[in-house]
Order: sequence, then C-alpha cells, then structure tokens
Amino acid sequence: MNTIPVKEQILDYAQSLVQTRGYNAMSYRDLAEEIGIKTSSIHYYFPTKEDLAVALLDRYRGVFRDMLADFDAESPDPSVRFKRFVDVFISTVRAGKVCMGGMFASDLATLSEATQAQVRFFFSECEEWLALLLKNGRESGRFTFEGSSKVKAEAIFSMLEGAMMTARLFNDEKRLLGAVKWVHASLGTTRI
Amino acid sequence: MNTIPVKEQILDYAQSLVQTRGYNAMSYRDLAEEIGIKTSSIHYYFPTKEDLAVALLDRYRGVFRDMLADFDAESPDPSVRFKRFVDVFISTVRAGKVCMGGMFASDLATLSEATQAQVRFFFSECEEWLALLLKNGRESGRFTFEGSSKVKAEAIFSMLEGAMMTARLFNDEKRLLGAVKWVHASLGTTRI
DNA sequence: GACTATCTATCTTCCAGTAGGTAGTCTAGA
DNA sequence: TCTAGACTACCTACTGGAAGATAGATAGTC
Repeated sequence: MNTIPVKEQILDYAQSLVQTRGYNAMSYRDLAEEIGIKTSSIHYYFPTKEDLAVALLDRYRGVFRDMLADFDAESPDPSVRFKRFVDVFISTVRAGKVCMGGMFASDLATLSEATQAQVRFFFSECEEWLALLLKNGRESGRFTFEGSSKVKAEAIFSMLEGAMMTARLFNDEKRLLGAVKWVHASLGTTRI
Repeated sequence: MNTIPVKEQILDYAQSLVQTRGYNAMSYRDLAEEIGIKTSSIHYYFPTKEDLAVALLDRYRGVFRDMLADFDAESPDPSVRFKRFVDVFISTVRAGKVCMGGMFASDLATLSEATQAQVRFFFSECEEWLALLLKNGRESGRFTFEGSSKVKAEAIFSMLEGAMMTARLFNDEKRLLGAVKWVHASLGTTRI
C-alpha cells in the first residue's frame, strides 16, 4: 500500500512524465493508470491540465530554491557550490530525464501566458543564484572570468539545459561532462 | 493560387509547427486546415505521422548540409564560417522558432527508434562540421582553444540549442548573442 | 450536516488512420 | 488518332480510441 498522499503521487508521476515525454505527451489517463485511480480523481485535485502544470512548476521552483539554499549553507566556496549544482543535472541525465523547466520551455507555445510566466520565473531564479555565485567567486578571486556575471550565468544555464538534451539524445553523459569542463575552464578554475 | 506542390506545403507547414509547438502538438488537422486540403490527402503523401517526421528530418538535414557546404565555399576563414552558422540560429529565434532538431530531441521519448536515429544523425552532422571548422581554425592559428575539437564542437552546439530555447522563452535574442560572445571569447577570437 | 476523497457514467472534441470513390493525366497499342 | 488502362492527386465518409472535462453519486470522516 502506498502511504504517499494521492495529490503528491499525481505530482510525482506527472513530473516524471514531463521530464521524459514532455507536457503534451502526458495525459490524465497515464497518471490515473499508474497511480491506480480514475482520471476524475485527478480533476478533483487539478481541475484543468493547466492547474496541474502550474502546480508542477510551483513545486519544482520550491524544491530548487531549497536545494540552492542548502548548497549555500553547505559551503562558502563558489566552486563547490557550482559542483553541487552541476551534479543535479548529471544525476537527472543518468535517470534518463531532463530538466522539467527545459521541457516546459520546449512546449512553450502550447502553454497559457500564466504558465509561460512560471517557466520564465524558474529560469530567472536559477540564473539569479548562478549570477550571484559567479559574482562572489570573482570577487573572492576564485573565478577569473570577464564581463557581466548575469550574462555569463544565463549562458551557463542555457548550456547546461542544452547539454542535458543532447546527453539524453545520445545516451552519453560525457556530453554533459564535456560542457561542464568547458565552463570550468572559462571560469579560470580547473578544480572540479 | 498556391503553385508550391502540396507535398512541399505539407512539409513546410509541418516544420514550422514542429519548430514552434513541437512534434506532439502538431496534428494532421492543423496541416490540412492551413493548406486547404483534407487530412486524408496528407495520409496519401505520408501514410503515418512517423513517415512525416522522418521526411521532415531528412529534408532538414539536407538543407543544413547544403547550407554548410555553401558557407565553406563562401569563405575559407573559420571565423566567417562560424558567424554564418550562428546567424542561422539568430534568425530562427527572430522568427519565434527554435531548431527543429532541438524540438525533436525534446520529444525524443515519444519517437520510434528509427526517428530517434534521424535526430541523432542531424546533430552528428552539424557537430562534425563544427569540429572540422574548429580544427582547421586552430591549425591555421585563427583559434587558440585547448582540448579536443570534437568535444568543443559538441559543447558549442549544445549551448546554441539551449540558448535558442531560453532566448525564445524570454523573447530576447540578446540571450543567444551573449552565449555566442562567450563562445568567441573561449575560441580566442574577438572578431565577430 | 458539512466536508473530503473518491467513484461511475457520460460528453464532446480531437486524433491518426482506412476504405473506397473520382476527376484528370499519361502512356501504349490498334 | 482514338481508346483502354494505369497512375496521380485528391476527395467523402467513416472508425476506434484517446483526450480533457463534467455531473452527480457515495462512503467515510469531522
């Protein structure tokens, strides 16, 4: 017997499906069959599919926010923090998945304006954290890159998202690792 | 009256839909309505949706191959060739689209093994061209990066794919431009 | 008696796909 | 030159199933 609340089970499996098949290829029927309930029960928790999408993104952002705060608490070294961040992407690819934010970004044109805003919010939060990390790292002499830390953070995040996609495409995590190595080199730090 | 052959019109609009909405959000009905024919006529040319996907990827690869050959013929300077390549991505984002290869890569898990192979083939061809460009550029002293040109090419292509996604997400082509600037810097060339 | 968490049953729309028909074009032979 | 048959490029009409969504019932809990 599964003791996890049904609402959470729905979110868990829905997220897993979005991360593997994408938002449009995820259906209430898929979820209902996996969890062992009826589709109408899912509509009870999430009246429309858009409600589910928003809840999914909301929770995902929260999880990331907590995780990033943990990384900050764990070590003051920007290099270590960045490694923790990258490790999340690596383990996602190892699980045969990609970032849920990236998947929603792909399906962008099929989402409502409100949902699109949530996707942008997720990206912004991650990039903001990364930008601060880069800024602190440069100020403390740990990194030696040039130019705006914000632009650099955006580029790094884009690269990680893209590298996840291709790493999954070729079922080869080395593609993600190669990209990460390049990032490290361009930050002026070789230690990973 | 439209003089473009129907088969081509189908491919054209299908590609446009995949590049904006994604493969799973593109239907025979969408195509039929836009072109002004019946869905059964599309089945005449492409019996199954997978046939359409394969034809789409096949044509896309051909277009890219010809285009890259044109770039090579146009200039021997790797820096100029690379600029032409990047311009393709920029104009795609300006059109509110992303790379069709990237879209299919997102929808990977919903594709047949044969179609997945076609997607990988597209990525491989682009990366191969890029890797050769980098190798030649370094040998001629135009670029000064370190490490494998193949790995670097893979990373650059991943970054461009990811940056396209986020540039469209934020409707801000500067995000793609910022990423490109970083690539140039890491290649040891400032001239764009 | 209200609320929660489900269910059954049903609806409409959309989807890819199929069977079979038709009008027009091309081709080969008398 | 006429014509029979093949072929092309569509069409109408339909199917079975999947989609998201809704109404209303029910059993248990507060």
